[in-house]
Amino acid sequence: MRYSRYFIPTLKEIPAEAEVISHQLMLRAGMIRKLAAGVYSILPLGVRVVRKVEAIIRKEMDKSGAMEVILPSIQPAELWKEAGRWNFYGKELLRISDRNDREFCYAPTAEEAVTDLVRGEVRSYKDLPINLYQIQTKFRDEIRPRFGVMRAREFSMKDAYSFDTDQDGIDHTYIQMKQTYKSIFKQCGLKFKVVEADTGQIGGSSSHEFMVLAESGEDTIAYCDECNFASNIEKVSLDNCEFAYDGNHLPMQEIDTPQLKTIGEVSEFLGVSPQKFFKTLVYKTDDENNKAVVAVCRGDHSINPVKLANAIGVNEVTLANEELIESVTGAPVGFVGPIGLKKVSVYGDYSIKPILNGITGANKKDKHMKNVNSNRDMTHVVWKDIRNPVDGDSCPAIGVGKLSLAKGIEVGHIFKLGAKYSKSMGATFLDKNGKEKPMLMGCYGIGVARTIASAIEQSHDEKGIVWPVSIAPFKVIVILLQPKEELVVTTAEMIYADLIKAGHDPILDDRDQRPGVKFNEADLIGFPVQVIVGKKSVANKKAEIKVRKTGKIQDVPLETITDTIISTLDGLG
RNA sequence: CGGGGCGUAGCGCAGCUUGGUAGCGCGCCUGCUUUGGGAGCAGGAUGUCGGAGGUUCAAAUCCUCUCGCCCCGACCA
Repeated sequence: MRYSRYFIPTLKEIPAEAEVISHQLMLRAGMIRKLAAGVYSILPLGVRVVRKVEAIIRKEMDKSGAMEVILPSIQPAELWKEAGRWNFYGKELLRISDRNDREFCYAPTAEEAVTDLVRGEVRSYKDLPINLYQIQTKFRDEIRPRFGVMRAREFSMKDAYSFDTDQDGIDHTYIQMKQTYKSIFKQCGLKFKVVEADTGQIGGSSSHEFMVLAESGEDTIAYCDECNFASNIEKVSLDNCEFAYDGNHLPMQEIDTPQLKTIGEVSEFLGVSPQKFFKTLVYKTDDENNKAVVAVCRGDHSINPVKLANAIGVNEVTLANEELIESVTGAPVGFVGPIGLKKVSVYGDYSIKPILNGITGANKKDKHMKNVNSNRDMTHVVWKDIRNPVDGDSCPAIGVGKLSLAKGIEVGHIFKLGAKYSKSMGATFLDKNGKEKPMLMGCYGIGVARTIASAIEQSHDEKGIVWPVSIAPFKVIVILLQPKEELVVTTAEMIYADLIKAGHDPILDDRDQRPGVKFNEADLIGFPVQVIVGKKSVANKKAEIKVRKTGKIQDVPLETITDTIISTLDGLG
């Protein structure tokens, strides 16, 4: 490919809309452009990276025995109603109607479509197991798209759906997919962790997320420094604790805390550390009455809403507004405490049990309570594990290590669905004994663009992207420095042609541009290997090979240049 | 949806408070010079000032409505 005829609109300045580094660099390197909120065009350079990631995915999926299909991206409402998700999915599901006012949606995922396909064609255990995947555009009308392609509304996802006859079968498929995913992300050059995850809205019994570690990640994961335990924070079970029976339980006492609403303020005012506080929050649940609940954790901890929802047995909880807080506790925000709350259920995190003579809101304006003891004063509390883990919590796996927290980008997610969809949609088969059974399903997703963005998040420097070789748009750029010097031109053309002959796919920067422009753009786009052909080195029958990642440049005689380029590439993996 | 902010040339921004000629940098076009890390000089093109109403002799600027976008929260590949 000749740069002069390739479409790469680079930007020198950072577009104002881009917050995270991958978004900035993808815009600047001319890979993507925005069409609407969360909707992006992918330009030629971006497409090349997409194709490389897709090729890795296809190779590994095919190797696992999965088969590629293409399911419709526009799907009829009836199918979604049958599975019970038409109403459940809410506003995230983009609904459209055709000219006859028939309802359709732009599919955010394809469990319904694939289950419909399989139930129509598969009748016997002899036809199972089967694993079907596609790489298809999805649409989720996200509440807040952000971070460029990292959380777009329209996005390409590889989604796979497996159908097995029994538990052993699905367990096996699940493990195989986990291995396949590890292999895919490894080949994409990513540093990632496989973590246990909540099954959330999709449902099912078991679930793992593939998290690329990156500061800009929207998820927090906890991992152990001693064993290989790693988990989404909402899935980390934390130890129960003992009440503080020892020690002198002082009489509970109301104290004045005028205008002091936050734990920080009260803590400073009283000279007592936040660890001695009972932090009390009011949540609204999504059950039919929108019933309110109260959750209590330690002052220096935070409540995890997913854990809380699971503990209560509802789908989700949201923080209550001031009105609801006042109606439940009789006090304004900032003075809420668990003592004396009769009308609502109060859930207490285990970690507050040992607090001796602690402090909490008095449910009266400008008042707090001191000398509060959970075993004496909170007999109405239901004890649960509802807080977020913090650095240094003990690992729940074997119990020796300590947990650390890290930010991650979820690039893949696998679920054991079981019979959830096959039951509701009648995807059954006849087993060896002629008995009808629901197929056991699993589903497995990979965000393609998100994988690319996370590679950039993980691998860049102040000059630009540093592509992992496996997914670089071009592995090699031949930079022709003086397009008017004949010897330079013929040399660069020769290297370029030799690389093609050797089965490579280089790009030749033959533009009439100043060297600085070429160097800077090559670094911005991040070609792993740059071959610099300039008149100074050509005069000595040499050219330079620069490795983007290290910045190291070596002078190489022209007679061995192609071999050296290839071995340099091999050395980079 | 709640809270905050922004829409002025392709991109980044100034101008708006206090109404009166639409500006700067980058990019783009032409010419000359330059040519190993985003060149210099000279010349040039480009704007329904997001849109619609209103106030006014006069609106980018003031008022009302509206659309779009970004950031913070709940969701997810």
